[in-house]
Amino acid sequence: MSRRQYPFHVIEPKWQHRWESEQTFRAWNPGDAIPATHPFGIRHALDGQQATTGALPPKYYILDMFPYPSGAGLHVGHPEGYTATDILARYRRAVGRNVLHPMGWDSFGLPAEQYAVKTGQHPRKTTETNIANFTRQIRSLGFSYDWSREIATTDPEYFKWTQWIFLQIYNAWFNPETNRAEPIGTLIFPADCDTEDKRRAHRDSKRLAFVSEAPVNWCPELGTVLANEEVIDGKSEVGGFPVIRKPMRQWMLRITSFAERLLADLDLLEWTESLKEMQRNWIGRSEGAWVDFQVEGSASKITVFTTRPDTLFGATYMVLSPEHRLVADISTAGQQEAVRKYQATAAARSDLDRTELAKEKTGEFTGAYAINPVNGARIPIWIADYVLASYGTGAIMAVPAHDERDLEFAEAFDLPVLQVVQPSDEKKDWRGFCDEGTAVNSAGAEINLNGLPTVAAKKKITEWLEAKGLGKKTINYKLRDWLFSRQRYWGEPFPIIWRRDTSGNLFHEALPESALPLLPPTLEDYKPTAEGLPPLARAKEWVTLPDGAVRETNTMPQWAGSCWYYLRYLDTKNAGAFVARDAEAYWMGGQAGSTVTPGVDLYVGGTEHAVLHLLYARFWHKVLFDLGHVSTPEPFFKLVNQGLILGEDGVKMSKSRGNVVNPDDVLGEFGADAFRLYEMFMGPLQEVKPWNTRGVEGVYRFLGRVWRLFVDEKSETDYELKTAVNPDAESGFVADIRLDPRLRDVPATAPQLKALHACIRKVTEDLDGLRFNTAISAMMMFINEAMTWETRPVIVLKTFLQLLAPFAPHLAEELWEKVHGLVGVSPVPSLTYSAWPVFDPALLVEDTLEIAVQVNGKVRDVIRVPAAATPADLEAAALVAEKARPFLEAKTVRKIIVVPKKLVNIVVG
RNA sequence: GCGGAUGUGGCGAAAUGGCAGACGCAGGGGACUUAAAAUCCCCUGGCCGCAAGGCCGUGCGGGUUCGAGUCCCGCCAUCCGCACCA
Repeated sequence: MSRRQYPFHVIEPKWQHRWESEQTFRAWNPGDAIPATHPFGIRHALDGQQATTGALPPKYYILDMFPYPSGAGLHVGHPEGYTATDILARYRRAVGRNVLHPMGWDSFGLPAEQYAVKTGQHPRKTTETNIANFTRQIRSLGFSYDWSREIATTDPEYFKWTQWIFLQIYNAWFNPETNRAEPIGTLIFPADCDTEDKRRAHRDSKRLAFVSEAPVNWCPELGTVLANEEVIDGKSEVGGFPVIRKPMRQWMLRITSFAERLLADLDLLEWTESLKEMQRNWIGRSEGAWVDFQVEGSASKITVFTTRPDTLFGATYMVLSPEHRLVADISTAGQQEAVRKYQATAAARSDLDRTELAKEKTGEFTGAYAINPVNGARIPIWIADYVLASYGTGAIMAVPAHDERDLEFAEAFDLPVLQVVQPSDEKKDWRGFCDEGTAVNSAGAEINLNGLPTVAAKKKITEWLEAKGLGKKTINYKLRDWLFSRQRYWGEPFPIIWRRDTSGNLFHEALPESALPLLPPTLEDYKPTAEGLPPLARAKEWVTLPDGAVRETNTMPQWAGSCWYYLRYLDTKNAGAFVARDAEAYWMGGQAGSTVTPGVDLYVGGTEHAVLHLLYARFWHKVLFDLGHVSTPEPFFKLVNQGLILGEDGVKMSKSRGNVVNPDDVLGEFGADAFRLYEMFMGPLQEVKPWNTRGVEGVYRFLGRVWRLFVDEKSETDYELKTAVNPDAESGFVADIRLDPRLRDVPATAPQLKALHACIRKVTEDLDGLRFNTAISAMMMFINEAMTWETRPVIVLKTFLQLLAPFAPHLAEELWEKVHGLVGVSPVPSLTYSAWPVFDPALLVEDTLEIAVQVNGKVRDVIRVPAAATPADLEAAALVAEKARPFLEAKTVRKIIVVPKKLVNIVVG
């Protein structure tokens, strides 16, 4: 396709500059002085005034997941979500909302740091270069972001507040009584906390940010620990390097305390069911009981978690995870050696070995026995790595008859299998039956479950255990506390220092707010130290404070900055608070008694963040909510995941496959409007769909048709001749292109109005339902019809431009300007803030209708009837319908179904 | 294995239980042109038929209904999560 359909290369930069210089998309906060000339002010009668919360129109907060500015530049997947949100942002402005639509950069991250390790170039430099490139690319698409609110998580003025929020978390504890985070000052100390050191230790053990010595996922290649979520099949999510378990001192955030609320509050949200389900699975709630087993001949008790306390009589052995703290204590002298050996083997096995390859169960007998509390049975205690240290209590009671894994293990080591549940289906084998049934063989001296269905048996045994002090009903979660420290350079330093107490033990202390932002030191070398300390430890002068305290040298993970960026957008320039209260209340609050949505109205991004980012951000938000800093319990009210865009070959785009489409190339050839339109026309936003360059040409041709519907062919030919001679003055010549003489300021005919209003209706309804593809096809149909009109009334075409504007804003603006020039309206009213057209149902009413005539459900004819025809009229008309009649001959009419305005079905037999 | 989603022309797709395939791509034919590109017009699910028209057709098998792509039951396939979670 060689010839340009229309001069988008001149039009697009022109309007992008205009929007920028006029600050068209600036979103106004309560308290802002709105300039007299700003079209938002003019539309809402706020021009030249100071906006107040009450005077501003209802807010609409529409948010994109901000990108990590990688060196590779923008991918065609990025603009998919961005285009969708931009279209909706423009639509909502036209409808009359005060729209907040911001963009920023999730700019901390590993690639810039790895580049620094290799080249010595400061990550800030790399980051700035990449941001500049992303900015250029995103701006060239003509998105209506309020760029005055641009943020970068690497900006000290931003991460000052990331560190500040960390301190809020650090200075809070979770009160199980109130089920909320509370300031650490409300913590009540136990009586034995009689010294300052003891009180400090107690306090530090309760903080929402705490230090743990637990085994962590250490990735030697990356030189850092990773959160469980960042390890996939025993390899790092980033780079795919091996990960090993290693005990280290780490910062953790107590997200598990919020598990129940993170689960329950999903019900408040308009997210897709699949997304909610992913979060639910991740949180992994399961109801069950803790049961204590006494170790024979020892003071030790082993507590297990089970979801099937009703099978307690079937427990024929117990298993501890190899890392369980009691293993060494209870192992008998004869078994010590073997147990130690097994522990060493298990520790050396990666997570990958433990899961995928672990078809065969392994384990070792400790030599010890436990007493089953229900019947006093003596059962052996084993260790095995099929029991995970990190789930439940790290120990299980094994009921091989009714648990697949226990059965495998019992068969491998020849342990007894005892039936205690009878399947209701008699033919079913009870061995390995894990579903609900009826309790059997479950009677002891004090308790008898026999004959009870599983649910009742669970209830009875749990109550009995609780009464005897042997167990407790409980809820367990798969979710673990969040490992929050990384051994990296390019992240937020912790605002924490370490000192020694009177007995020489290290303890941590928060820096005062006045010390924020705490900047990372300048380094020559960004590698971890030879001893495996984080890179920050290299900066000796930075680490050691004059009074002898030392700084924390870990940094925060990349998730930290993205946990709250949507709040900073509300008030980016605020130097005194992370967000001002009135700004937060206006943009996030669901104002009482109104229909305004609480939180972000619509959040669009990829599924890759379905669990981690969204769970972490919800967690931070809840802490901030509990502490009174934000006004809603949830941050993102409605959330949509855009589907992946595949390469032309139908597989995921990747450099190695060579099927990556670069947005810059598409823009150069077809322009931003065509690119935007194509991304929306491909199919439903949420679906996975392949790229097709021919498809871009299709929507590009459509935009060409729109252009030719308006402009005079001859003046465009003149324009092309002039630019061929003098290309430097091209942009000036665009103004000389005249409109088609068929465009006239005359009243519209009825069919013209009907075409227009059908289009208004379809586009409006589809925008409300995020059905961009069908909205575009409605506009195509309108244009196809309008091309046939001898006279093109300005009023009709002008209204059409308003519908087109959210999708193809540059072209719409250019034609809007020309059309107003034609009818002599000056100054040209702002297209962005012109009121969205409203369709008139009266104009869509038909005089006659096409009615399908069915015989036995098959369409045999289509008849035209007056719209006012009654069901009886329809029936009569259908019975004489010419093409249907042969199918009625020699048959008895048994029944006639009339669907008004649609069809008549004659049932014969 | 568990959970979620999706299966419609050659392709991307569209259809409040009511004329399946709108719109676009690709393909075919025509107009314009010295010619090509661009543009404009027409055709285009499969099979049978000169035609009129008929039959079949929304992954597969059942069911509900006057009527099912759509609702119900049971399968199959693909994609995406999670996965020894007791």
